Amino acid sequence: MSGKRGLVRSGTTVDQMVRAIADRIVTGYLRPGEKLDEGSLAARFDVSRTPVREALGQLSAIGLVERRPNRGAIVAVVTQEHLASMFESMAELEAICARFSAERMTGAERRSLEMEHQASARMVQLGAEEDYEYFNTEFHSRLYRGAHNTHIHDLTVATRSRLAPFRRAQFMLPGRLAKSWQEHDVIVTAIMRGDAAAAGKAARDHVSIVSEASAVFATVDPMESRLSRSARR
Amino acid sequence: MSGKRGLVRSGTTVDQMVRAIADRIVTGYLRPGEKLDEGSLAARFDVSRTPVREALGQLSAIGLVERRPNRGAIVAVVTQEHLASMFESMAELEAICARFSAERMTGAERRSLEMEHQASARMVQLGAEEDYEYFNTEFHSRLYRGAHNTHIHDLTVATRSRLAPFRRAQFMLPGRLAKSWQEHDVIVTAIMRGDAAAAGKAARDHVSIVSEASAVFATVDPMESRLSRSARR
DNA sequence: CCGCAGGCAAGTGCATGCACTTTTTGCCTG
DNA sequence: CAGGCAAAAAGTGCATGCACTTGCCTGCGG
Repeated sequence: MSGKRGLVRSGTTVDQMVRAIADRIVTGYLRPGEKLDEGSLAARFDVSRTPVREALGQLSAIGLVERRPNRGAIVAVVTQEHLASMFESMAELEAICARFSAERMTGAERRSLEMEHQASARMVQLGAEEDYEYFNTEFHSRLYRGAHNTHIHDLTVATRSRLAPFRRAQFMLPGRLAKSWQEHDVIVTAIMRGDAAAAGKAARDHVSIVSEASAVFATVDPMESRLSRSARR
Repeated sequence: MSGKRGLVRSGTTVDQMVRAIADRIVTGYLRPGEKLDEGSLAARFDVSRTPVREALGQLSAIGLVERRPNRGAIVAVVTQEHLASMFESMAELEAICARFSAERMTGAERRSLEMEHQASARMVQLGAEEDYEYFNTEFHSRLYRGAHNTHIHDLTVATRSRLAPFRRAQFMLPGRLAKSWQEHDVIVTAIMRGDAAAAGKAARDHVSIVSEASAVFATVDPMESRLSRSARR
């Protein structure tokens, strides 16, 4: 494309590309195995192939896409086995965060965790799945931050985002909302009384249950999600 | 540069660059804060700036280098705090691997772990630090693999390599070799009798000790010698 | 002497071009 | 009509070029 690129030159075209593509993968808009054509992406975002290539390189470095030399890039395909390993890791990572949170959260952190958690009960009553999902994300983020360990935080967030496409539909299962809240409650209670072991165990169990809830979709999801999502509603 | 690039066109110039640069960082040949000039690197490896840029992008994606838009890249500087968080994470990750190993290692894996461990006793007697360090790496890799969880394996290996520059001198401390062996022994024993909790604890303790042993070097190593020489005075 | 505006060199960011590799197409043969 | 194969098309990999940005340097005013 000739001439200026629309608007402000933010200086980080590549970063924008990384985020844009990652977002599409994480939200399931781009599906595992889907081909990522440099030329098309470049055209789609109105940039040259160079930043697209760099973005794909970075995404492949963090495992979101797979690159076959001379044969293009595809959205990373996760095998059933690898998916299971990620869920299991997630359970362990969350357990660590919860343990550390129980030991290290500041007074302010504890208070706001508890407050938000109590507030979320309302969403459960109303069956506000969308709102609860948003809260849920925030709740877990609080645990990750509360661990006061940036590296664990980063690993956990990264793992979580890789799992995002497979967790999407978890709250669709009947009664899952209320169950999730109760599980959170166990975690919060343990943290509030500084019981690291209990908090860790509760967090691990919580994720394990999500994992099982998601397993159903996992087998179907990769290929279907887009269709069913846009079809529904 | 004109003409062919000397050798075989392996099809993955960027990958080679990533490995080459990562290796220099991990081995400490390039030091934290050091500037990574695209032009110089390109000249040094006799390629154009494009693959160098891609490599730097990927390295920044995995956290080994830091990129400031329009201001070049530097080898990632790890703060004392972040370093501590990585060591702590490492301890937790190793604990997980050890726990899982205790539960899941196959008979063959257990046998060869034990055998190699026993063989390493000889290196301790001889004070063969270099050999022992090599064995040590292999020993830990066995634990990571023995966990039979690819994601945890990857996280652990990645974290380990980021810590590599700060662990270098650990076996220089007097008596560290023998102590390391004894700690390994506790881990191996726990694994052999399938005691996951004990294996986890032993592994965590082991890493914690390494962490303390390394802390001494960590404080001095990163910024000082090379940079300060040219900066001040 | 300090400060600082403006210009200059170095270096980054992206577009484009060309060589090469893989995939597809269309024709020919058995 | 399937199989094979060569040539075209499509797509990737890297080099090069140019527009910018940054940081330094210089020289002028305070």
